[in-house]
Amino acid sequence: MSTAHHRKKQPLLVRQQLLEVAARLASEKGMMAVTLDAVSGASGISKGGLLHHFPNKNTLLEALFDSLIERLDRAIEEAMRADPLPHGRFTRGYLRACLALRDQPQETKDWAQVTMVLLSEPQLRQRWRDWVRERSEEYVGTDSSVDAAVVLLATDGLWLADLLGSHEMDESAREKLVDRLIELTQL
Amino acid sequence: MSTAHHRKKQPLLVRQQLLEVAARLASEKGMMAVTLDAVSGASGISKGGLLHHFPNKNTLLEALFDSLIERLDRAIEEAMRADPLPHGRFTRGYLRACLALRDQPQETKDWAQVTMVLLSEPQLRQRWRDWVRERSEEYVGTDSSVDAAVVLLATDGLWLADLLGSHEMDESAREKLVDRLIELTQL
DNA sequence: TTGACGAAACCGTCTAATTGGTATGTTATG
DNA sequence: CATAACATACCAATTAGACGGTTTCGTCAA
Repeated sequence: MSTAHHRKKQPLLVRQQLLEVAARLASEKGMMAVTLDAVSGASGISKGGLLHHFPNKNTLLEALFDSLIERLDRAIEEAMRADPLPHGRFTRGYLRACLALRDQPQETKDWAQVTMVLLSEPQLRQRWRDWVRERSEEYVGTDSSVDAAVVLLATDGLWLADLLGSHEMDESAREKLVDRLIELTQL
Repeated sequence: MSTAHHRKKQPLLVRQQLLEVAARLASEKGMMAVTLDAVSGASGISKGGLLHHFPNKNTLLEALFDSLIERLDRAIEEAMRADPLPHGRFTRGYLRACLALRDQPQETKDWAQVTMVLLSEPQLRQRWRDWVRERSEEYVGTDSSVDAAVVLLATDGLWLADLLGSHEMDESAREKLVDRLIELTQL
């Protein structure tokens, strides 16, 4: 009937699009606004199509979270490759990956916002716990000093502050802060 | 008809109870589970009664957030009163207030969880931004060093980690971490 | 090269339950 | 008795998701 049916089939693209729309919704309007109807409507994909890719809402949210963690992993890996010093490398990678967010296009920022939104759903927290534990075990040799822990936590705080728009500070203050954090990873 | 009607009228108590139930729901099941029906059902107060105290859902959420900030303020104030050193006093108060959460009864932890859940709702973020700005202006004289900023951010990170149950560490590691954070506020 | 065919990708509709909210009570309290 | 503090009964809208249909795609035989 409609032309929608005749659209070329591109499962991966559609899936990706659905996740992005869900991310934007969560980011802009909060968790309560992420409904199947809203995602379907805003993406132009029918509800049936949406439920074909994600058999239920929970699966959609989990996929969203996984996709998010993938992005984070890639960003960290990239930052770590450019870092010659082994000691504290992961901590700096984590810090720089989070810092880089500020200069990213809105679309990427949406994904960051989503982290926080998703963490507020108890069912998704375990995934985050797992991720943290895996990393902390992997980099126990290079990133387990007290100061590294301080920096990791401060990075989370900074990430939170960026997302919420709290802790406004001018560029020079921010630079000083970041320099200090980097310095702490090298002690 | 039912005895509920004959219950003694205690507006303040009922209001408090409604907020607590909402907090527990948000904490345990996430934002999406906080519905008027759920709050009403779990509290034993009718929906009409609930909507008498909070004319709409948004008002309920805002009241929840405000109540939360009050608690935080009181905890910080208390910690600050026990701190003789002016320099970095607010930062330490903030840190200690957040640390104290771990040893609180579940009910209080629920309230902490709620912070995160509520922050994920865009409409409530402004309130948090205001709070942060007010504090940072109030304590600009004693708590604006770079290291204080690091500690404030790390405290947020630690708070987040406690809430999410990530970053598991043994007691000695935690002690070392806290000692280091306190030390940083004194530099 | 073709074409048949099963599976995957999507669409549109329907529904039972739940949602936030209103309207109208009833009871207690000052 | 006036008003605040509740309760009960509703309502329109939205919700998650089940279902059956239609179209495209990969593949493999001929």
